[in-house]
Formats: sequence, structure tokens, C-alpha cells
Amino acid sequence: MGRKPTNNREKLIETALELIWLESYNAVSVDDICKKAGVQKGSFYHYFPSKAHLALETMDDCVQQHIAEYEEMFSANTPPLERFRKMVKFITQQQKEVSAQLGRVCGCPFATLGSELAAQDEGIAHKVTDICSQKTVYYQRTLQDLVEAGIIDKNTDTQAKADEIFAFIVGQLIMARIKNDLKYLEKNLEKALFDLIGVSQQHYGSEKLRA
Amino acid sequence: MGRKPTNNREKLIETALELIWLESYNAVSVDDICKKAGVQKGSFYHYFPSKAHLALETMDDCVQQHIAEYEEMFSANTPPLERFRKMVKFITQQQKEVSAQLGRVCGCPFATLGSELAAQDEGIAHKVTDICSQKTVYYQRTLQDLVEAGIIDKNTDTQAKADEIFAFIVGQLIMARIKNDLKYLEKNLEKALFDLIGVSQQHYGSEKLRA
DNA sequence: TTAGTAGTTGACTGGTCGGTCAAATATTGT
DNA sequence: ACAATATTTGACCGACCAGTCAACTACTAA
Repeated sequence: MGRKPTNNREKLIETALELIWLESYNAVSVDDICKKAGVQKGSFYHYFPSKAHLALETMDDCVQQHIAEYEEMFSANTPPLERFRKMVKFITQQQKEVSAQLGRVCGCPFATLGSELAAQDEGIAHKVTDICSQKTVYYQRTLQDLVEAGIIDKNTDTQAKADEIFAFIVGQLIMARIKNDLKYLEKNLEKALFDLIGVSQQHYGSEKLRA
Repeated sequence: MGRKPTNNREKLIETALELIWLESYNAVSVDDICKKAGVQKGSFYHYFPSKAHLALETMDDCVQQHIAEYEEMFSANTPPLERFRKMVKFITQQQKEVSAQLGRVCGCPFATLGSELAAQDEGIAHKVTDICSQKTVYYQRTLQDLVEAGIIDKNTDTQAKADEIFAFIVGQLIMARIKNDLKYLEKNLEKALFDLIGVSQQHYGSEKLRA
């Protein structure tokens, strides 16, 4: 029943991701999004009760894709250090692509949005917090595997360390966004991450041999 | 000549820092700032040619206070590890105070503003980048001292490591802001920072003995 | 005294904001 | 054919936005 389904909903979500990621939530208006998506404002409010709800659904859409990637990168049959290496490559590669597509380094959309709206919209702040926990689970499991493999200190507080890793990556992405420069990401992220985790030099490249 | 000087200018800058730090640049209007500062809009535009200029001057004002603190914390007659410890304490203490005063964890005003306006206002993005470089100079000098004292790996790329430290702290502050929670900052920041720098466990508390 | 100046006032502008709505249109099940 | 439903349309709303301006006030230097 009803009218033929169009992809207006998806178009709005896609466009919202682009514009908000590039600029910011408050700098992009509903009219901007509609115009760029080629959708009328009435249709917008047919699908989303408010601008904030669009942002929430956009984040859901974005995180779903991320989780799919993370499931693969962090699968148990990948050696633990290699998982982090894959993640670093994924992040830098993704930043490179988005930067080429949108014309500037955009960083982490969740962190940017979360920081901007932390005090303005509880719902969005909460959603971002959720996404963080979701991701740190992958880190924590991997850290446990690293402990068991004897690659890092067995007294590591894996929960705390996982949060630190997340914060570290967020920080690097925020700085890349502000400076509009990918070179720090490309050059040092992996090594810096291993320093933070506490991987000794001798393990840096030797995992495959021992795994 | 002219009328008796008031402190309206300072009031505007103070109020702008409060409101923008708490919320965000685009979420706070010139009217909001004027109202809270008890200053008329005409006076606002007597002192500042635009909202963006106010933000710039607010950052200048804020960074000046920071630099004074950093000069003391990072003075050469403080042992290098102790400098970082002082900084961590300063950051957590400041966050605690601001959080008590403004009602929520606010994080790093430069990073929040920089991330929000990176693509919207070149001037502000550039100013934030400047502030970063200014601060990383302190880190780099301290890292060199740590190398010379034999406390960290002598092959450390101090320039890169200083940027990593900055990004790490920014990340922690952004996460504290998003989660509106200081506990990670209070519990683990110092240890995590030392891990990132590559300070071995044996040096954690022993510096004063050897310095 | 008076001319010049720094600072203040608050009404005003044109444009944009998020959001609403009643009517039109297309599609489906019966 | 027709009723029910899903979707689209674009004009419209009041509130708010950054910024302007001409008149006004209080001070100083000559």
C-alpha cells in the first residue's frame, strides 16, 4: 500500500553524513541537506521527526558499516597485533578516501559530532558513548589475546587500555581534521599505538613467525 | 579622550569562553553572549568586528593564561618526568574546576572549537594549529631531556612523539567531554602518557633519586 | 567652553533557522 | 472502481540569526 518507495530516505542520510562530517551539525541546515539531496523539506519531516533524529539515524547507518569492517579485522583467526595493524590501515585508508571525495580531512564523525553536541543534545552524546563502548570491546579482547600470547605485560588493565587506545585514535583524527593533514596519521599511528599498548620492539614485526 | 573605560570587553571575552566552551561556537549566539555578559549588542560590535573575531580573541586570552602555567610547569629546573606529572595534574585539576563551575565536563576548548570550525573558518583553524605547535614545543624539549637522562629510548623521534602526546591528551579530553566523566582522566592519564612516551616501569617513581 | 573622541544604546534589517501543514499524487488491496 | 495508505509538494510560520546604524553619553585635551 501507499506510494512507490523512493530512496529519498537514504539520500537524506547519505547527504547528511557528507555535509555534517565535512562541516558540523550546527553549521549545516535542514535546508542545506534537502537541497543537496534533491528532496523537499516536507519529505524530510515525513521521514524524520527532527534534525537531531536524522543525525542519530545517520550515525546508526555509519556505525553499521564500521561494525561490519571491525568484525572482519578483529576476527579471532587474525593474530592480535595484526588486527591492530589492519585497523590502522583501515583508518588511514578511509581518511584518505573521504579526504579525496570531500576535499578535506574530516576525522572521526562520531567524535566531532559528540564533542560539538555533548552539552546540546543528550541523545546524540549518549549514542556516541555507546559507539565508543562497542568499539573498545574489540580492543579489549585483542589486548587479552596479547596478554595471553606474552606480547604485552600480563598486568595490563585491558579495559582501561582499550579506552586509552580509543581516545588516542580519536585524538589523532581530531588533530588530522584540524590541521587538514594526513601525514601524522600515515607516518606514526601504528608505531605510536604499539608504544601505548606496550608492545616491545622485538615483537613489532615478528608476530607471524610465532603465531 | 573618550568615555570612561569599562570592562565590557573583558566581560564579553569571559562570557564567550564560558558559553562556547560549554556548548559550541554555532550553538551560542551573539545575543546569548551579550545577554549573559550584560552588554548591549552595539557595544559588542564596537569591540569586535564579528563573532569569529571574538572567538579568536577569546582563544588568545585563554592561551595566554595557559602559556604562563606551562612556562612554570616545564621550567628547566624541574626534572623532566616531573614536568609531565605536573601537567597531568594541572589538566585534571582544571577540568575538575571548570566542571564544577559550568556544570559539566568541558574538555579542551581549542580542540572542540577547532574540530567544529575546521572546515568553516580558516582563521580559527589556523589559530588552533598555532596553539598546538606552541604546546608541543614544551613536550619536545622535555622528551629531549628524557633522552639525555637515559630515561627513554635514545632513538625516539621527539618531534613526532610530542605530536602524539598532544593528540593523546586531546583525545582523552574529548572523550571526557563526550562522556561527561572525569574518572578516566583521574585514574589513568599519567600512566598511559608514560606508556606512550616509553618510560619503563623502573623509572615511574624514581626520578627524584637520580636527578 | 567647546571640539573631539571613546563608548553605549536599542531599535532595526534582511536573511535563515527548524518545523508545520493542507493539499496533491501515486500505489496497493478489495 | 474505490477506499486506504504512503509519499511528495511548496508555501508558510514565528523565532532567531549576525550584523548595522544614528542618536546619545561621558570623558579629555585645548
